[in-house]
Amino acid sequence: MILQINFKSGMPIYLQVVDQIKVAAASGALRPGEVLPSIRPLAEELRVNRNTIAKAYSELESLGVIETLPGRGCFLKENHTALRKEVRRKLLTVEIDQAIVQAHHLQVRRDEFLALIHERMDALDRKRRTHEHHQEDDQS
Amino acid sequence: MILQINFKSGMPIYLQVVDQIKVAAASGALRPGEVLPSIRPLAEELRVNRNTIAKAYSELESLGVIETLPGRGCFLKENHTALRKEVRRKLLTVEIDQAIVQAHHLQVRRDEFLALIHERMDALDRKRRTHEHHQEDDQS
Amino acid sequence: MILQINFKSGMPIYLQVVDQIKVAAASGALRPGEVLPSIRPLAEELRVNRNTIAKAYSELESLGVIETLPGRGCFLKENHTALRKEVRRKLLTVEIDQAIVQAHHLQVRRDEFLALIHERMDALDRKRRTHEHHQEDDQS
Amino acid sequence: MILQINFKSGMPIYLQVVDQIKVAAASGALRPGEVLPSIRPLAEELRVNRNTIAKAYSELESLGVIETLPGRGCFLKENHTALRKEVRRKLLTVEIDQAIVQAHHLQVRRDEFLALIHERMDALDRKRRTHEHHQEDDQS
DNA sequence: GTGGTCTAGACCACA
DNA sequence: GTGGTCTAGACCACG
Repeated sequence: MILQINFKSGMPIYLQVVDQIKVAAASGALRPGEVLPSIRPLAEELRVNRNTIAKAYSELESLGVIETLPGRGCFLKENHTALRKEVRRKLLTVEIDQAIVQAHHLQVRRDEFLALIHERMDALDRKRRTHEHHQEDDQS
Repeated sequence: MILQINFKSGMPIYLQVVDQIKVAAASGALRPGEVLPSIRPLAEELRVNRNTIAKAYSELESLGVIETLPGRGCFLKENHTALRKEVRRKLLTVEIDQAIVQAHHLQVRRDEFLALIHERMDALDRKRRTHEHHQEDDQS
Repeated sequence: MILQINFKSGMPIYLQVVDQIKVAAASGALRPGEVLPSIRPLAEELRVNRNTIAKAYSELESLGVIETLPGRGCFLKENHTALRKEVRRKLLTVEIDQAIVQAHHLQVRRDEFLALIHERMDALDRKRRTHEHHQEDDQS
Repeated sequence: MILQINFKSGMPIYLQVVDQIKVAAASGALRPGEVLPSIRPLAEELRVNRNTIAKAYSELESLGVIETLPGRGCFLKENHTALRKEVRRKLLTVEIDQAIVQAHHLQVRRDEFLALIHERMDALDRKRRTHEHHQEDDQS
């Protein structure tokens, strides 16, 4: 589970968390029954107040996306149908368009833009691998 | 120029306006020097308070995208200043990271993601060329 | 008639005009039946839009302080009783206290503060004499 | 510290708060480092919206009079920076001119005006000495 | 509990 | 008609 918070977007942080978990759940990146990161470590990782994560999880629970078992953690509920491919492309297109517009706006040329994308994909891949590695450590 | 507000997204309305006007400027739908819709009529059209639009325009002005002449209206600037290169990369990185994380959550594979990016860049380019073509028509 | 507008006070300009004319009328500095400066020259002198002065005069008329005879000008109405001396001191004290507090805030010492007061009294005296002189010119 | 708002004066409420806190600071009623009343209780006491007080405090912070620590409160600064001498004279001149014009409108003669100024300065000095005395009592 | 932000309505200054 | 400001209510992030 990798979450990305944009502190300057003006969008409430707890909603950014909610949206990303909803998307991950709807597309199958998160599996039904899977456990979500617990509040305190997640808050620390994202450099955010614990209340904020708690609010996001509480929102997700009231939306029926997750289930909280007190003392055991939060788990993804079962009732999710994976989104169809076109829907997923549509959701992704929104984010891509924003990046392209921003690039044009900042007068970043096409080749430089694409290079930056590859650079970031590699960087985030490394981060994800480290992250999963730590999780394995925790489980062992 | 047509703006579309999503009242349920949780994203501040004024930021939705800012983003969409940036898109309009980047795509050529708005041309340098052109007058933007006046605050009051635009607010009515979008069913939003005047101040919300005023805040969006004020934000755009502080970003250097538009210029506002009190009593006359708001106008798209000719060429807003380029920031220092590192700052531009930093700002762009935020958007790119969001798109990559979204792709990961949607389980869109790397090659498909890159293909979608090229597709959207081409689409935006075509749109911009169309607008430039119209501009020539107007001048002739 | 000398009016003093503070553009940075945040107090509506038209209300500053109203208040000062009310005070001048109530204390007898303006005599019943006396003509007030007409809108256009006054607006020019104060570097203010004509609408703003018109609004002040209209407010004064609806308060019953002045009377507008279309085409002839605005005149002070008759029904004013001069304020008692203690009331006048009280009204003046408000302004004086503000100046003293500002002086303390700006760390201007007592002697310098008093010197500045004498300087400004002389300056405004000169201005008033010039002003009256012009009025005599106009009448002659 | 007791604040008094005049809702009918037309002067913005937040500026009335700003001025009165400046007075409290100048008169010693508020001491450097001391905490100001929190926004919400003060707003309730004055029967005013929270934002109005927040705006006053934000103005005071940008003037360098107070310091605000989010989540902790607002505090009177130790010694706010002195502006350049000409700027200070300019700011003070505005207040002095208002007092002089008011005196003129109220037909208060020059000698009486000056006497009133000395009277008010002495009054403020006495008040400040009283507060300093109380401060010593607190420390002892 | 603290301060900060977004949306909204009413009013102001100006062309 | 234009944009700008002040007040207010509801919500957010944080300690």
